[in-house]
Amino acid sequence: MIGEFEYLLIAATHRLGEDAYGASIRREVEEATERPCSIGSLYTTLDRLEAKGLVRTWMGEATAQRGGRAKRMVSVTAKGIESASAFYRAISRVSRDISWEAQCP
Amino acid sequence: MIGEFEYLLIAATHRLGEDAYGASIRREVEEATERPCSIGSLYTTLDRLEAKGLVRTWMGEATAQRGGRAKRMVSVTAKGIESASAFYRAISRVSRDISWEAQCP
DNA sequence: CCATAACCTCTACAATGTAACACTAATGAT
DNA sequence: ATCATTAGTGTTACATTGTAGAGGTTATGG
Repeated sequence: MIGEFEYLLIAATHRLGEDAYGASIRREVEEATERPCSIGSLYTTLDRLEAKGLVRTWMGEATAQRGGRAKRMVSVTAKGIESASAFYRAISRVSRDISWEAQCP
Repeated sequence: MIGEFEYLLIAATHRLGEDAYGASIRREVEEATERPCSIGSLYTTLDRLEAKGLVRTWMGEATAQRGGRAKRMVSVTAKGIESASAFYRAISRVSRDISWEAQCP
């Protein structure tokens, strides 16, 4: 089973589509979690996901922006979709009928 | 941030309410994930959650069933609810607009 | 009084999560 | 030309979580 952070990366990549690369994924994750996501965490996890065949990465072209250097593009493989799907299903299932907010024990 | 398995335990406990104890939580998790959940994993994680103050556990009375020995009852603390809530929110947010099934790349 | 059922505990190891630090390449201003 | 700045990536080391396996304890029912 994939872990939480791995899921976050895969989902963010999937959402970003053509525009998924290291830095953009990072921004997406930070937005979703509302917490900083360190650079190191991101690339290490990306490497692991690639090693497991859940994502595919390749170096893109440099853009013509100030500092616009080559990006490491990412896309989710079919196997990655399957894993993410299983993760999400498990979370959803165990969370059915639960509303986390507004509990007063 | 709590991990995936930790979330599963907290959510299952919350769902089970008064009937949450080691073995019942285990069954709930297995149902949600459709995968076996080893006994060891469960109690180790329960211990860690308790150490972090996310759940509270105590030994209950033995029931009058064959082999019905004392159960380790569990309940989620306010802090646990908060953590689980944050986890769920992050997952939901990064998953918005994604439908994992039926992708044909 | 013993086999069996329903639980819990402990130990050890593998996999994930995370931070700190170092690095490369292009632009734009001086 | 050269140098600060911007946009990106990579590496190493360690902390935290995830997971299995084997072993214990207490009760019932025969």
